[in-house]
Amino acid sequence: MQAEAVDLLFATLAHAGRRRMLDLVMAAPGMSVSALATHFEMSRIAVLKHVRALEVAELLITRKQGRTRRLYFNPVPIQLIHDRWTTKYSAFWAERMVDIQARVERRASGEEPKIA
Amino acid sequence: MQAEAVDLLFATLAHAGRRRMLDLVMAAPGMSVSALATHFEMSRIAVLKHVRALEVAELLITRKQGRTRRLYFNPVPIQLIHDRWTTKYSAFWAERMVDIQARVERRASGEEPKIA
DNA sequence: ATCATGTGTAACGTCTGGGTTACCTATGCA
DNA sequence: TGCATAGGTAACCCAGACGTTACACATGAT
Repeated sequence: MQAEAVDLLFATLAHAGRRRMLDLVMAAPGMSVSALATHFEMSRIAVLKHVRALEVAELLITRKQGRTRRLYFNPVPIQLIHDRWTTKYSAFWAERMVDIQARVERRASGEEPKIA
Repeated sequence: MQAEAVDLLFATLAHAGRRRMLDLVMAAPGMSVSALATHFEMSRIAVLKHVRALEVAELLITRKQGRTRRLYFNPVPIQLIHDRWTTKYSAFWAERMVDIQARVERRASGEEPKIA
């Protein structure tokens, strides 16, 4: 997975409304854009734009049936990013949280970083 | 964890340069901003701004020693988001990828969504 | 045919992110 | 003292994200 794809995924998920859209579509596969829009304050057009964004990031798959566009959640990109990051940070996550501060301090030899 | 915090985390991570900064600081805890900036094309000021952003998102912890600001990676926010999302999508991830298309089709009863 | 509904396009306004250059401050060191 | 270096602030520019309204098109039902 290229850096740009990761950029796109994170940027697309960095919006509470879009994440909620994923939740709603996940709960009701095949939902239409208008039905989805009823759950939000913003205009239908704004929702449509978000759907487009989610589609570009491949987080949603859409299929038009008659005059309605049916929406489906696609878990693959999140799965990929999840696997990638789990591996990347496994060295850190392997140790318990309480151990991290001590380890960083050991590495930095003489420093006292505050772990929030 | 509030939605805004998640927004902030995703938005902050949605930048290849910032993710690379995390990697670099992870590899060399206590690194200074100037040392970090040597790895990038952009100006030192731009790097500093990214460091500030990472600090606000609590992905970096900084501590000033003398005239240098020392940087440390903080894995906690990523750990939190990881746990949250693993739980959220565990129902999907429990099944193998090859099974997903069939399942979505079953749910949609009659639909033929294309899983890219 | 007609009408309501679901979708799509276009043009626009505003705000923020990400970058720059110029300049100032603070500290370590000879 | 004086200079080199690490950091910080301010003002600015540009592109893109996010939202709007107005309008057009397509289709299902009566």
